[in-house]
Amino acid sequence: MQKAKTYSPEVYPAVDSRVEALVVEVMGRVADKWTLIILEVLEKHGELRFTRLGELAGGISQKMLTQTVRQMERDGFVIRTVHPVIPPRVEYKLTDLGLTLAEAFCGVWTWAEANVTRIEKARDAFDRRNKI
Amino acid sequence: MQKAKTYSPEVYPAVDSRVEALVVEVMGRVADKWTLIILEVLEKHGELRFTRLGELAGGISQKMLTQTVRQMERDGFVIRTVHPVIPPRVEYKLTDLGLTLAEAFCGVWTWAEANVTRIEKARDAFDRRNKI
DNA sequence: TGCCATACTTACCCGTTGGAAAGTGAAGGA
DNA sequence: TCCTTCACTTTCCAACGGGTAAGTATGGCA
Repeated sequence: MQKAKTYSPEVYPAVDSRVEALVVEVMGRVADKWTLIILEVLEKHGELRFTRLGELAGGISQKMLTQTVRQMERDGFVIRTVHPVIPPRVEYKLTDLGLTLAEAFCGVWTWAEANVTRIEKARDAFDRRNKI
Repeated sequence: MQKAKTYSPEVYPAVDSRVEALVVEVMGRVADKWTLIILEVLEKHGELRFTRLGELAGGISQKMLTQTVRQMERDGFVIRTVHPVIPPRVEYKLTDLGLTLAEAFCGVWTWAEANVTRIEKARDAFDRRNKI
């Protein structure tokens, strides 16, 4: 048997742990598959309507699309413009904050593009080492 | 009623969709809470043993720690060194690939730190607008 | 003969995630 | 009168995530 199965966080005397926790929470929110993709799509295409945004995101359900986009609106990443017409017309675009976030993630996207093959190779090698 | 509830991906004639899908898959894998945190911890502290890594990650369970770290090893982000002694001694450190990934995410972390308060304000404003 | 440490693995279990599908509302067209 | 459009909302349900707890292996030490 064993005493601890989940490691409790260390206490750093010099670091504000409230800010730390918030940053981690924000990272958790922001580092979400659909949030990332929608960020990308809106950065590339500018203002988009709901359905078009869903098409460009690819494979997202209506439920997740509204949910993600609403969350991003709350966090201040997108502006949602409702045109009071029928049938409804709602448009989404990035705020300045959302744009800077997209830019911050840009490096990660390019990293991913540049290193996909290296990752694939690493996986193959690992599987060969451990499968047999 | 309605025909489509999940939007199918668009076909871009000029873009290799296989690479696209892979990149998205890699992003999904990499943009995981624990992966991100472990990347951070290993970048800051260098080589670490299992238990110490867990303590520094903060709040992670043994199961998730092994799982995450094994996945990162498979993807080629960390090197796992087993010292054949008893009790076991296993050390983890970033590979060059892992280090470049950590650097790529560095921008996002600093962005998060810099913008936590703006996000909080945006949330408050949103909630005030929509709660009442 | 136990007990300890370390790095796991396995089984169980519950809460969350997220897709499928159907419902809503309001106006204009057939 | 009913259908259509668009942007949702809601309900149902299956899959997954991830925590807790317990088990494993091995040699040294008391």
